[in-house]
Amino acid sequence: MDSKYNPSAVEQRIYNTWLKNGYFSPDINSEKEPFTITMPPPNVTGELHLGHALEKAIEDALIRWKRMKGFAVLWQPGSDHAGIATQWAVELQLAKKGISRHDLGRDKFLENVWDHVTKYGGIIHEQSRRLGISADWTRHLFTLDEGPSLAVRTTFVNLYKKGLIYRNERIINWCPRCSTALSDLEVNYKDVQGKLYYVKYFHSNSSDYITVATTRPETLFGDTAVAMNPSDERFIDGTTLTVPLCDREVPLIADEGIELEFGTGVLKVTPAHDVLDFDIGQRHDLPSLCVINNDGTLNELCGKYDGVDRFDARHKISQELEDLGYLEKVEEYQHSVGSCQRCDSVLEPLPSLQWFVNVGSHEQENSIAGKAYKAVTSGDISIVPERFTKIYLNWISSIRDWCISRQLWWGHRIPVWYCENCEGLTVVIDVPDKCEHCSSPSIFQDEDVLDTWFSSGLWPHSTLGWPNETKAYEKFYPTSVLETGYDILFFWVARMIMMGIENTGTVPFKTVLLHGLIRDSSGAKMSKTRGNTLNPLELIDKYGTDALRFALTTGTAPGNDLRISEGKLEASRNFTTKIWNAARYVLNILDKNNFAYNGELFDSDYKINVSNREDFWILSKLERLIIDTNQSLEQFEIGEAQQKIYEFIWNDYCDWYIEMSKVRIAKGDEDPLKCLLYVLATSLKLIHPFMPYITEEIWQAINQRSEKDLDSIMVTNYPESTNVAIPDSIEDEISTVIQVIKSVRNIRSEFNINPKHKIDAFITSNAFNDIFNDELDLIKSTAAINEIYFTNHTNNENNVNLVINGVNSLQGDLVLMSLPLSDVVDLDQEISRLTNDLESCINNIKRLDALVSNEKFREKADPVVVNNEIDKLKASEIQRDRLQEIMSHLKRG
RNA sequence: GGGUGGUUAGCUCAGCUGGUUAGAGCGCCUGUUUUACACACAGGAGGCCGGGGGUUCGAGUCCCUCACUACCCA
Repeated sequence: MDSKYNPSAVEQRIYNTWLKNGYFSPDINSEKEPFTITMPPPNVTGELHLGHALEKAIEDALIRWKRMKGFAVLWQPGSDHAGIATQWAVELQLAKKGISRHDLGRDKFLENVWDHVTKYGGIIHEQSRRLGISADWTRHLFTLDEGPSLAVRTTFVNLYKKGLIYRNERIINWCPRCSTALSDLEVNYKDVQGKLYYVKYFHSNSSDYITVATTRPETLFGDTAVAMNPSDERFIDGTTLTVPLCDREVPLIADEGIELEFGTGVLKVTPAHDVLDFDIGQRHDLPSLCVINNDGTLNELCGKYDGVDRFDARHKISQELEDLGYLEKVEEYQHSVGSCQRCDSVLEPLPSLQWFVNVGSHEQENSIAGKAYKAVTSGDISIVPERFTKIYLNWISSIRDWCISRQLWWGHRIPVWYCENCEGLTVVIDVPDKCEHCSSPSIFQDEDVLDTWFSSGLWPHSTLGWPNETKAYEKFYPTSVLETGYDILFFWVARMIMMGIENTGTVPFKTVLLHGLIRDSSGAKMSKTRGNTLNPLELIDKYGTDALRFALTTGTAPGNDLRISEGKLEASRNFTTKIWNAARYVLNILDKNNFAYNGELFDSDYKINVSNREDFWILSKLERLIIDTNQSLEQFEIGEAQQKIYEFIWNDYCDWYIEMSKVRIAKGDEDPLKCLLYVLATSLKLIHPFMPYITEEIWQAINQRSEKDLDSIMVTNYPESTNVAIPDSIEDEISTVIQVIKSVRNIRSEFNINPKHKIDAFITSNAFNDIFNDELDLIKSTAAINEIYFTNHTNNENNVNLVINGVNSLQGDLVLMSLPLSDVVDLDQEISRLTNDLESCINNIKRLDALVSNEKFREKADPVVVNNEIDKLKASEIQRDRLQEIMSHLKRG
């Protein structure tokens, strides 16, 4: 093995081997239980960012774990056409040449988009491969591919025939820049500092007036009423008022929706330009006058303001109102304004003819929303972390019909044909040649395309072949886990649940696993405009893929945001180096001893046979690690699983077991060799789902030495509890030995003893003497001790004396230790040191005594806890007695 | 306005159903080139677990309340 692990030299080679061997594709015909994850399809022309890296690291960990556990695993990748984003990117390019999409026409423009997609498409997936992820690339699909497109058309036609898709005029969110309708979700609301204009509306037949407060005076040309709350004392039924600047007479009406406290308590009603006003208009049968064009300018109903931009017009109209004495006052006013998520333009609520999905209400059992609601409340789908369940249910219960038409060209064109000769609509899956109703050949297709999320909503079943009955669909649907960021819970996850159930009758997945957002080291969101983004590919070059993946997913809890810093990446890189060096040492020492690599050592059901306490100890720790890791992973606690493996490998295996084995090997004992290798191999398997490359590279180094071909680590079995019989007392025994070693090291450091200078030690302990005798060489070598004598020497005034309270003091027998350090210690100093020890011991006794002598504690607490505390008290009391005894000897001496 | 998180060591965060004297990484201090590893080893310092109240034998953990902070929805 090379002396340094060089990720860039091995990653590509390993990935190609995996690909070549087809390890990423499941056997559809196998009897194995399926495990499926649908990969969130990234924007086809996007680039890989850390959010993707996080998502893929989590999913690949689950995928590799389940694959090693023997499931038929499918990780289904794909790409999304990303309607607005992609179209806009191409429009921007064209705009640089001074061309608009309308100049080109639909067909020519779409050619341009396809060129763009062919050129830049799929970059993310190319980049993703560097993350080492084991998705089944042979099944990759694009939302505009034939299969998914058929699923989209089929769904539209089915829903239309069921009466769940309809076309209607409604107030929608219109983006004047993008020239399209947006769904409620594509709107960002921001608090902006605006103005509240107080405008006088005079009575038609008198000089009295009512003052109306409005943030948008430019819409007054579209006013068709003035409204008050019915309980308002100023309300007189039958009053008519004159709209300033346009001499229109409108009625004063009473409506419950008007807030008495807001502004003047009087609202001008503009049904065509406000959602609330639209509702009032419906209730009172008011006419709706649209006074703003799609490009955000005022129209011919606004007289001399015809063609003026809405914001210019606001300024000019308020000026004119003031000049003519209609403006009472203007106040500063902070309010929330909707803007386009994509281009940030202020949106214009406009009445428009659009297609909607009738999702119904969550209270209706058979509505789309109702079924999506029940899927989660019934537990068919569970959301991790659980708190998002409430957020999901809240959203579903306030959902409104979903506007699915977009005035774009890039996307799935709505499968509706209008007839020039009759009113009938032809809604069919395949392109028709005549009207379904009058058979006229003069038909034309709806100009619009569907919301991108409409097709992504079908993704878990459309990628598996639906509406066709395929083997893949049969085997892998419903999928197992849907893993994604919590920011698209509504956009995407909720829609998949709704559409999945509607189309297939079953939930699309059983578990929704949500991860958080990645922030920079100061907690700010990463964004290109902020310039604080980290490029995953550069990080891979610098630290290696495994380190990046580990840094992103360790020590984090599901759904929590996480900060990423160079420090964290360095720590992870250091861990990969640690693993590498440990493996290098182990293989090297095995080579030196001509160790015969026996193939069965790596079998999943291999039962290792050991007899030494130290070997038992590391196997016992390993056994617990295996159980804990699997348990954490079952609960999707992958951060916790990794943390435990990290601690085991670094602290237990490297810091202690390898060091222990060196002592024995130096004596010619070959027993630890097998155990070193077994624990290394098992640890590699345990951490492989998180660090796929380095584990494979080391595995292949083992494979070279093995008589049997071990294949790839990714197709080995994930470690399970082995049931090797390990004596119960082992961990306590070694813990006590470790404590003795640590105590000596502590004293050596405290008294600045040169590391090379070996000292003697006196140790006594009835219960542990045999154990110390067994571990004599270990203690001597790791604590730099020359000779150990099993006699009590604690009454020697030239010594440093210790009373060590071992982990398991059931026998009440503590370890007495005495280190002859006459050069550096004097009697007064030793007495004061022991006094400190005694003091903390006595404090501990006080605390324990209070607890144990509490009757209620003895009655109510778990007996195991009570006994534990009693034992600790006893041990501390003996420790106190011994310390006092030593001190009295020293003082007398 | 409604909702959901967060507030634990100097920094970034774990801490699952309440039960040792609250943990990790980084940083800091001291020592060490001990033949796997200085991206390391050994030792150490550092915390009224945001404030207040409550439940309990026992609270970082459960309940109430306040403060600050982030996000989501309207």
